[in-house]
Amino acid sequence: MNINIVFPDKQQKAFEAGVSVAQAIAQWRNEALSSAVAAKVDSVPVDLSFVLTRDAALDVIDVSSREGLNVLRHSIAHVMAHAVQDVFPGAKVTIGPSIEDGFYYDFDYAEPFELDDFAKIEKRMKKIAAADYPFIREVLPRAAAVDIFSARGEDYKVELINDLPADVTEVSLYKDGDYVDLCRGPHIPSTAKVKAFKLLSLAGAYWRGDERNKMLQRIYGTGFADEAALAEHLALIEEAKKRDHRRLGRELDLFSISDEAGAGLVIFHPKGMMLRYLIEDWERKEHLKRGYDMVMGPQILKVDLWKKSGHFDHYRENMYFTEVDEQTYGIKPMNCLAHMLIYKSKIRSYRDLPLRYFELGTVHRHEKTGVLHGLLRVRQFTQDDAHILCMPEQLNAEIRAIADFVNYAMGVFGFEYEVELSTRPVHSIGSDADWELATCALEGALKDNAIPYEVNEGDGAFYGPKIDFKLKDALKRKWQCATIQCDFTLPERFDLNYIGPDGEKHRPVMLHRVILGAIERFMGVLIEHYAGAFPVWLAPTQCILLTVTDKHIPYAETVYSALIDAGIRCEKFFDNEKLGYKIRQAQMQKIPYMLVIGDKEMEAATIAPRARDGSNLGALTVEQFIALVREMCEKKKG
RNA sequence: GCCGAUGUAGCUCAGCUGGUAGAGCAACUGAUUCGUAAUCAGUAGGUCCCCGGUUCAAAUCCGGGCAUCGGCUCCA
Repeated sequence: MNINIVFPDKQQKAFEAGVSVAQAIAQWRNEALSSAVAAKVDSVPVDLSFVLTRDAALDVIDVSSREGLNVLRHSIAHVMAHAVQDVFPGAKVTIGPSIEDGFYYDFDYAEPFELDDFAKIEKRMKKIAAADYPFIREVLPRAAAVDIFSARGEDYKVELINDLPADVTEVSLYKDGDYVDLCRGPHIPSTAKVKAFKLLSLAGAYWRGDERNKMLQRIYGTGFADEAALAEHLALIEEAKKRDHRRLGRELDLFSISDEAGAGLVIFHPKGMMLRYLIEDWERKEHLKRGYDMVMGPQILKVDLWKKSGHFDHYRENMYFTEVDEQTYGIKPMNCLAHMLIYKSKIRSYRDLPLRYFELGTVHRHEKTGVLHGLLRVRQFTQDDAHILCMPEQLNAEIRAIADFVNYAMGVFGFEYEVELSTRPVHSIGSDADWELATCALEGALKDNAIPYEVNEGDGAFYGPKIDFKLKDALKRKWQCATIQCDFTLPERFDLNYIGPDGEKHRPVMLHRVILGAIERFMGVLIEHYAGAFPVWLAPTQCILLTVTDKHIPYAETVYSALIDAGIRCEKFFDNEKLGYKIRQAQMQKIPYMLVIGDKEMEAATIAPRARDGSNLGALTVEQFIALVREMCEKKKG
């Protein structure tokens, strides 16, 4: 019997039923087979060994595609697990997927693995690759699969199979050599395609991601189609480390975190504080343009208020408390309470709404020691926080305005971001109806504005669902910055109301929102984003005066005064060193403009600016330079 | 909080199996007065994270803490 196969270029070919995908591809385009790792039959991913028995559309999954790379990495993860079991008999396998930059596999083994073991495992992996074991897929009834894994002592695989939904009657296994794994597939045709890989790090990870479960040992690795791509990736990791904000924070003297002061507490040095001031100053103005009122609440509030808000019941673990005159006060972990009190301080009319209270509010949260991370995860931080109190019918427009604000702000800094909608968590307050309303309001606004998003089930705040905006750091870790949270509960708990057009009391709705999120975190991501080379408007030092010799100092001093007078952030570097040395120092400090002053400049009453990118701007008068800097700041360029 | 690793001069790192510490850069001093990414010479700098233990003797071995790093869980 003949079957018709349609190839990606719409070409149709007839084959005898029973032909494998690999054979079909070979007859279509022989060269396509060498870089193919798997295929899709009528959009369903399959192995190259899959047998075609009826008419179908065939797609090739090439290793050069994202999908193909994932298949390869997943197969490398199998090879690694195979090698680990060879090197460490008795190690139990659990799960091992491909991830964005590679793969990992989690093992349960009595002894801790060490970094030194990587060489042994890699060596073994190379042997497995050289053996050219085909990946063989087998489909069996789940009971038979349970028997196989039980016999091999693979308790975790047995658990995985037993937890499958009842309607799943068969499962697929993949074998390479004497290694067997439970796996959906597809896989590369044989271990010979495993050519370029490297094991990278070791970590603990809870079984099924639940901290109540046993901690397993995770090995992270990465893999590519060839050595060149691997080397490129490893070089990229090195580059990313160079722009790590913790390293740049020290090198550029922006901030420090001191054991003596305490973990997770940031100490801003002059340059870091200047950067922070510039961001905050910009942000205040942007808020005033958008109808926000600046407010400020106290740092500590009586514990009864935290009980009223629900924080004491649901957030106590993260809060710090202190005693004042035998009364317990909670150090604020959020800024909303004072804002509620401001609202309540007088009778509100529907004509007053929406009210938008903005505060650069400093909060303290007790974060577990293991999570602290430079500026990105700290125990004291300042949020660019606002609470918007409005009528339910104003909700959509307000959410839309915030999303626009976020989009504008991210555009100013040149950030790409991802959006997530986080729904009701297990521990939460409020009625089902309110959660439903709030979630719909957020989702509706996202849909109305055609903002692409993913749903993050159960990840909302305890008082309401939220829209999260996530930025990536240099090492591609995602960090939540902006967030919009919809809250029907706190207005209820605080009995907030407004007088409607009908003369009756009504309940307002509250939006909690931040644009940059935590200033500290945002700065951390920002430092990495710019690799420390801040645009002129944000650069703590915008220019530095470099004298060629000592005799140019008096003239350079007059230039300095003129620049400082004009509000330009300028430094002097008049040391008795060669110009090349000073250029190098300024370059390493990533200062936007180096202003060279020698004989020529002194005579012509000019300066010779050299930009950070190495270009010379030619002789400029001080006035011309001031105008240039002002223009760059205005346009937020450079 | 959990798993693993690490903690030596301001920074980056040596210091083998126990015999009380070194390099480069930075800093400081002097000489040099120099034109677009490192001038030369000299000087100084350390409770070897902290506390306890073993030992004639601990940076080194053991125990406990703290902190950092990579993850997990959690989160702005």
